[in-house]
Amino acid sequence: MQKEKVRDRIIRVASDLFYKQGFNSTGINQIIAEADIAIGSLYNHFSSKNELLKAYLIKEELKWFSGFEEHSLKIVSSKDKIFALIDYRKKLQTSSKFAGCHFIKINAEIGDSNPVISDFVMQHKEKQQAMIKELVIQYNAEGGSVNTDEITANIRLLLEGAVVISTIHKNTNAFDQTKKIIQGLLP
Amino acid sequence: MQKEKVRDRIIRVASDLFYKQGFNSTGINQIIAEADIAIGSLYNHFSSKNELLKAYLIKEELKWFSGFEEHSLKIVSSKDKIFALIDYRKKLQTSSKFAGCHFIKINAEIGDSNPVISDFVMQHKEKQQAMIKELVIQYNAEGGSVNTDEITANIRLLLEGAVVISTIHKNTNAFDQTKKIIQGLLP
DNA sequence: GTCTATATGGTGATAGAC
DNA sequence: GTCTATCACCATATAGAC
Repeated sequence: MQKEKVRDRIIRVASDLFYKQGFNSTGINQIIAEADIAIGSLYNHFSSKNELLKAYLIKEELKWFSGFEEHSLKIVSSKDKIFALIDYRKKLQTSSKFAGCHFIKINAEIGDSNPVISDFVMQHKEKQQAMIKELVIQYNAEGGSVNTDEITANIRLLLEGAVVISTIHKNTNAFDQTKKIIQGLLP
Repeated sequence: MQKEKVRDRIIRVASDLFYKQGFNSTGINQIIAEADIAIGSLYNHFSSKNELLKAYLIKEELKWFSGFEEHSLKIVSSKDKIFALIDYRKKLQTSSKFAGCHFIKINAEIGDSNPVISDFVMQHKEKQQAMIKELVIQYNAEGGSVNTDEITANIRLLLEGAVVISTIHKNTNAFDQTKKIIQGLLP
């Protein structure tokens, strides 16, 4: 096994802290302590804490999409893939002890103080929407007959609602409920 | 007009900053500067920044419920009241320039570091749910025949999803979409 | 009750030796 | 590229005069 590079270790440690404690509550000192490096090394790899935040979000986005790809590898029908997406987000919630969506979290934390990051979050959610749209298009190609844009938007709406509610109540009821509703939307 | 009490001014200024900038990004110094008081006065009224946070959330909860009451005063039918609730949250979003839900925001910011606040948020959302349930019960009493708990949960799910999505994308599309779906749920 | 002054520790970031 | 030492600043909170 290859040794983990310093840069990767920094991102890994920082990501974990940003997600669990929040970005503003995580200090540079804590990151270098847990990554077991000197502060000079950190600033050699990242010019500011904000650059580290960007690296964190880029990595989480990659993880999100590759994670879903892996999760839905063996599934062929588009309808099953849509349900796999609900299961995927449910799994992300349980495995993180209901810590919530990385992107919604950072968006809530920065408010309107960091437009570059807000834009990144918006674009990330648009990528998710585009992915869902692909699935709905495939669903229609396989014999379904739903309004693509409308059903795409509805699935997104329900999914985001389920993630937020499950984060607050620390249970998965909202996902099961979402499945039921989407069952009704995809005849 | 009576003069605003110092305590009220502190809460008003802090609330605005907590909501717009985030709790962790708002310092005591900024609060006392904008409230135009000395730091000693602040700590005479609130023993810690966390007490100030509690006062903020309690005030926002009161405002939320009284705001909806006022918004839906003249409406009689339960179905119209449910749609008024969607409009109410849409209005809150537009008037705050899509700053999001106070309670989801603070929950995202504190993570699992402050269970008292997390609990408050959970209880607040349960109060909202109870209010929606009353409306659905009334809907059935007025001739509807829907599963009370299921429809209540669905309305909540859609509403929270709409708020989150509208916060990220800074538009109200998700609310109009939510209305359409709820139209279908309430025959 | 409100004020000023201060305590104590942490923040992000930089300089320069090795 | 990694290290130590240090910067200037800001955080929350307290003490005590008025």
